[in-house]
Amino acid sequence: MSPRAVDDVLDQIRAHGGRITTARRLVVEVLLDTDRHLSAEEITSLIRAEHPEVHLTTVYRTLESLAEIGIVAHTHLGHGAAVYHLGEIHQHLSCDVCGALRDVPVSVLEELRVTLERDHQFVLHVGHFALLGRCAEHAPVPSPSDG
Amino acid sequence: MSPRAVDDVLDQIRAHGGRITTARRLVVEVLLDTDRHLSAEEITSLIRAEHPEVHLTTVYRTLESLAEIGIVAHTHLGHGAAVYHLGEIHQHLSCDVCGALRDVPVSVLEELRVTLERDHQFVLHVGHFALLGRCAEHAPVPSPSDG
DNA sequence: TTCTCAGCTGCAAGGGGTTCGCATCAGGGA
DNA sequence: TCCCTGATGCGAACCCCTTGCAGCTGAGAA
Repeated sequence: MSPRAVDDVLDQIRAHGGRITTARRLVVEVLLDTDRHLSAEEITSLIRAEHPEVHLTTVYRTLESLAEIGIVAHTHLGHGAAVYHLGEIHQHLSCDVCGALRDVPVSVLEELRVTLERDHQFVLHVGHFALLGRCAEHAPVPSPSDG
Repeated sequence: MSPRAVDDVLDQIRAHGGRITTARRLVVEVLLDTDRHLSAEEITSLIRAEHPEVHLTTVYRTLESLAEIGIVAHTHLGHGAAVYHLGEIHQHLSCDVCGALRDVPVSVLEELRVTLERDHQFVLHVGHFALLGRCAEHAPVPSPSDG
């Protein structure tokens, strides 16, 4: 990741009255350095390779702080640990066979969002949950009559 | 619930080679007797009021058996325990303020399902996850300019 | 009706994910 | 540099769920 991006995030923490600590810097660096979605445990493991003193609890608390100021978001898959990511909110597709996680733009939910709000007075939190199903590789084979 | 409905479910268990036990009958009765969605813990509590010998483990195993033969389904809310319910698959809306769970027909997801399958080769498992957001009571107040 | 045995149960323990309590440490403004 | 308060490390607890195992029991066979 670029040092610039790290500093941008750290500036935001500072602007919200938070302190810049080694652990926080490391969490931000790990999140900026990956294009995957990581669980708290994975983030901790990556940090511990170089800084074994950083504790899982601290990572959770850092992620919570970052979430409060809107820098990271987390997504609950159907099962197992939540995954955390930085940046643009997007929608997740989770395959319940292989566990693959795929991102799609939130625009795929736009019609649903409008429908739920109009017909059911329900304001959808786009991006906060995963859509469960089967990825292309593990999709049930469509019957020939499906055309 | 009607005794008839209970017997129908028990017949299905029997038809799949399962045995009818007190615990299983009780789980089915509780599920038929509520219009809510219950966690395994809640189901167990309700049963234990009359039958304190029934164990949470047994309820989990019974629910698993019922799920295998397609009689019950469970849904993962964003947080906390999964909830179980009988009957028609439907989609759940979960309010992350008050926790209220509301059912809507799966048809609300039809457009999304088609879009994901066509554009992203992803087969959505309708009804297996909750849509998270805010119910009418806890929705953010729309700005006056929204009309 | 009794026998038989596999399926089911109760109970205890374990495991993954997350939070809490608390003494200590350290960032950063005064 | 001092000091205060927020952040940390660590252990323990908590919640949700699963597993292992010995004993019980439903229900088909005899």
